Amino acid sequence: MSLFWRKGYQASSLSDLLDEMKIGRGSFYAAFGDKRRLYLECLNLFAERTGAIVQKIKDKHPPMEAVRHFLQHSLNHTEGSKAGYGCMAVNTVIELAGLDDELAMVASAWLSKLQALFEECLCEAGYSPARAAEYGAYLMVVNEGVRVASRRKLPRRQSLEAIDTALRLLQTAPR
Amino acid sequence: MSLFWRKGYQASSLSDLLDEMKIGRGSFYAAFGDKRRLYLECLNLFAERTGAIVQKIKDKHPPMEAVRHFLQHSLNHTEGSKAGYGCMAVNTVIELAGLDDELAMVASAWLSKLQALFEECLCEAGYSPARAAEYGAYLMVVNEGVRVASRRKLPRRQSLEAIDTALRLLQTAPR
DNA sequence: GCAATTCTGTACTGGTCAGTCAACAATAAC
DNA sequence: GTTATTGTTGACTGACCAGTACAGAATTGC
Repeated sequence: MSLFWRKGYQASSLSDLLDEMKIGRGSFYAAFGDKRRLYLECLNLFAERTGAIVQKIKDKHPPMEAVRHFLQHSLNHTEGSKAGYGCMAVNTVIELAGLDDELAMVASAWLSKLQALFEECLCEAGYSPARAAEYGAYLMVVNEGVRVASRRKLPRRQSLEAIDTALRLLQTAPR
Repeated sequence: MSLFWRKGYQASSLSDLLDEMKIGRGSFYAAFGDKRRLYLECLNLFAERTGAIVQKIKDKHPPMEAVRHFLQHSLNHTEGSKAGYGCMAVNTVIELAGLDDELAMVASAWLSKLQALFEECLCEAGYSPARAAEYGAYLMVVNEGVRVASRRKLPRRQSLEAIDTALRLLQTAPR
């Protein structure tokens, strides 16, 4: 999953995957079917794990602080972590839309689910359902933008500030 | 450029390019060097043309309306146009960061230039230089997000609404 | 109108790709 | 301890890739 996340689908050759996993070719095909099926599995694993992270954050913070923490998530550590990989779903949509629409749709569907989680946070923070829907879409665009920004080699300060701005502007809006 | 924009760098094979251009292999290499150099040229062409579009919009509209029109740009037409291709610079950053950092940097540099244009609009709209810088970064994140969203097969109404929301929130902010 | 040059198409190259297969090793069953 | 099952490996396949070489066509210069 790390390799696919970092290099994308096409650039991750089977040899790369085998090296990373330290298994032989036959084992790979016996265990995972083929490259595409493994990618699909990784995409679902990514969604599952990210969903778990969201839940964990929601349990520890009030709803709007949870949104902030999630947007900042994986921007904090500079070395060793997944920082700079962006979001695997965003990466998939960009790389594969028009090439493999099924995979792109799976990724897009997860983003929609994440948007619903944003909406949930907004509702819990006292926004009306209509407003929560509107601002949920807004937060999804911000999220997508932040994940793109995190693949550029910019000082992460800039992304953090943009998140601050986006949330500060939202705070002033009617609920 | 269209092909690269739509399918990305890796998925655009030389045969695809030759078919699109209706030239032979020899002519291609004589005229463009190689695939990578052509991509670089297309990236610069994209930046140049997009810059021209921004200028044209700025000449016709007051600064903040210009920003809105640019963000909506290429979301309007459903068929035949570049709608659904997203932004070639964003696509390049996502696809090639970590694989071809030079190309990714060129794309990222253009996004920074575009951010400066946003900043310019904000200054002209009466925002202080500090505020213009902050909101310029904000608008860039929104822009990146919108371009990602436009590669998903969502009703474009949703993207338009998110743009409206982002700009409405900005309007309430102190200048 | 002829010669030099530039342009164009295509057969070819070495390399890499995803995926298959059969021989072999490890484990499980009894 | 022997057999049956499962797991693993690495050589092999055909397809496609980007890039080259060269021959022939078109154009240019005079």
